[in-house]
Amino acid sequence: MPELPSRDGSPGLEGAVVGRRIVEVKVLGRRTVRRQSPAELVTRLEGRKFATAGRRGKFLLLSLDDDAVLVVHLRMSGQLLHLSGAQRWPMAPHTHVVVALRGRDRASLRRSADLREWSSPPRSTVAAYPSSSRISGGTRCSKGCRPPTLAARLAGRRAGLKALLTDQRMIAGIGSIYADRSVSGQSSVLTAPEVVERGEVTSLAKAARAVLRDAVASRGSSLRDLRYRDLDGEVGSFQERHAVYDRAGERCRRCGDHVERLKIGARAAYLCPGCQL
DNA sequence: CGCATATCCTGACTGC
DNA sequence: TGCAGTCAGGATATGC
Repeated sequence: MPELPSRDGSPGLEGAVVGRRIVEVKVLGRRTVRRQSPAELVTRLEGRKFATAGRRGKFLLLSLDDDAVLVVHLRMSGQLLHLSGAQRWPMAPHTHVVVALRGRDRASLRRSADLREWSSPPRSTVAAYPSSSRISGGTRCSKGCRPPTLAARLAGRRAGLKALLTDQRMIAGIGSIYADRSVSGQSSVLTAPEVVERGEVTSLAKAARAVLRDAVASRGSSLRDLRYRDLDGEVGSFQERHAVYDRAGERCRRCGDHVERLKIGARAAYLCPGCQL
């Protein structure tokens, strides 16, 4: 299921929207636009061109050709759909925002189903914008993946590693699945940082970096649209390499012990008693 | 402040 | 087969 906007730098999204002009924006959902009124969003977007496509943590950032940036967060079930002008576009259920683009040759449409957050703050405020959402990371995992930074951020905290790692202030982009994947060795998702040894923080940071890199790389499929990857996703070798995640009762791929499932907050967590102590 | 819990929404899945 | 119920996923408001 979803965790990270697909493709670092979002070439799929980039190819679909960068350089294209927005001719019309319709807001259909009532709770989709945040931090501003739907009318303001529409006014900011219509007539503008998309200049760049990027990402910051789990936020998609589409800069416009003026001083604004379109910020999109898909939360858990959000999805972006792209349909070219040649395609018919039956309105999918729960379509919240529709953005019509002017194409090179003819009109094409970008449709968004089930978006959970759209806003368009001025570009000058973007660095500050994610702070309201408590994002500290950059494009991929930025400073949070540096062991000293991670160690500093974990210092003094008493909650378990999973609860902490999924806080975007630790390492932007880490979600439930990637948190589980990042933890191994002497620690588990339940371990409090105070008992985590220094060397383990280093491997934690390295693991998180690797998880994000692999996750982003392994979704390079033929999809033109932008969507979160599916945990049971068809192609990706990624989920096949989970050692413990979503493998309750099965054998850990690292040590062969039986994987246990537990709940941390409202989320499932998996741990292997053999190699995660 | 830190931590836990409830809540939002939808598609997938489970059980009757 | 259809329908109701449950759950996962990310962020955040609320309560302690």
